Amino acid sequence: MTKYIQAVKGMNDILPEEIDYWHFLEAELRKLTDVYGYEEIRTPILEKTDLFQRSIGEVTDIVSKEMYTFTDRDNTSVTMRPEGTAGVVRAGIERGLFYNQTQRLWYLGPIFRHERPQRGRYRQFYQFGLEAIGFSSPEVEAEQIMFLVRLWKFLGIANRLELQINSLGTTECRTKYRYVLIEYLTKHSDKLDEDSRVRLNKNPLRILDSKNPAMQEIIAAAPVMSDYLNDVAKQHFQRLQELLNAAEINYKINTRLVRGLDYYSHTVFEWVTEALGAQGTVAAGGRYDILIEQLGGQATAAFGFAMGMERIIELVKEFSANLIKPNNPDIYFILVGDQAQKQGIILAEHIREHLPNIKLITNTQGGSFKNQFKRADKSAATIALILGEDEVVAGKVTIKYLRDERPQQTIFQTQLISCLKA
RNA sequence: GUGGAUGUAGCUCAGUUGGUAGAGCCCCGGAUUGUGAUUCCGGUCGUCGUGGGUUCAAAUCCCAUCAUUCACCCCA
Repeated sequence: MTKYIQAVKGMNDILPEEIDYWHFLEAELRKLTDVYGYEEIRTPILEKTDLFQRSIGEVTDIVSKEMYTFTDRDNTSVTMRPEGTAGVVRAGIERGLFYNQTQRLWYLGPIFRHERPQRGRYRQFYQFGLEAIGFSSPEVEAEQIMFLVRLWKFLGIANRLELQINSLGTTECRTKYRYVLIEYLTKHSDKLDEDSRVRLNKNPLRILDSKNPAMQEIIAAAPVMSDYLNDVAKQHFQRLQELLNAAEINYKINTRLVRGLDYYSHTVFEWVTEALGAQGTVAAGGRYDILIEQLGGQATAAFGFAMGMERIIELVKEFSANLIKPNNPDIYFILVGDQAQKQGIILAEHIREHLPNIKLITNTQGGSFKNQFKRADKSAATIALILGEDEVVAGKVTIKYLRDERPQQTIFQTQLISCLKA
């Protein structure tokens, strides 16, 4: 065997056996976005590196060590998108979509992060996301959460997921809280682990969701964000909770929920599951009112989330596989003999011409009757059409029903279309 | 990036204290000279992840490397 070339680490192939799950999920998403009045936007995978540095934040892990960044032939630094929002915002500003306008947008596509791969975590993975731009109210936040609740119900995985919400308040609240938190953590710096000490001055909020058991005590006793929210932030968060209550959506307030990206303020949320091991977060997002201005646009409120497609598909596979209808052919066309093969391929086109929705597979690789019947069975087709030497001579074709008890019949080829319609 | 586990046929795996590889599924042929999920018979398939070392002899022991996987980190 000659040496074959392996895939790049963390790059995953989606094979035909799996594709029905993707089609199923994508179809549901298209249906739902339509229902909610969100429109699709497709932006490039490659963007200037500056875009992500300015939006996601220089000190975040994503930017500092996980981006696929390289120098293009004209010496500009470019990066394969490590998340979806920055590109959408860039496009919106550049094309004037946000100028005194609101936009409800969705996107779906590959995202790249150079992490160590695990189940449900790849270096190229797919994210779906909603972005509501120009909307400042908690109502639009509730709307997107409701969108997801509806999706989970469609997918039959609602009972596997838990909604967690938190408020980071305004920039002003966060600055104040950050100061208090650093003060507290510095006082206990002897108890901090190595990671946390590094984060202390760069991104102290992230220390709060450390999983290190040794840290839990000090985290539990830490000051809480909610005590530092100003009235505006409190009211905003209160209103969201009222809406969720009215819609009878269960949620948990997780005061340690911060996000990995710098641009969030006010509401942040996450859907988590126990079913995927360490990759528990399945969809997450929040409000990013400062981002658009930060990227050179007019100050515009915005709220959005992203969802990991692979993780959702893992859940669907595990808990809702019965919802997936396999994409089986209707007819397998058995052709035995040289004349039959020649005639059959023309007859197949004739069928496709008159019955454009029928899924028909023609046997093009020869073989005995026995052999071809086996293939017909394996294809999961419901009908086998048979064209052998006898049929060719008589100008006929045989219809055999593979999945029910009807007897097979041999008819004239001219009757075939009307017979298949029935 | 850190730590653990695992790499044997297309797939799932077995391989005893080192003696140059096996099963099931799949695929192909036949029993049934034109009829498919059963049964029976036969057959194809491997540089045992890769490279090096120890040994008369390595799938088996040692080292390195690559890949997969689990956890940490991070995140969707």
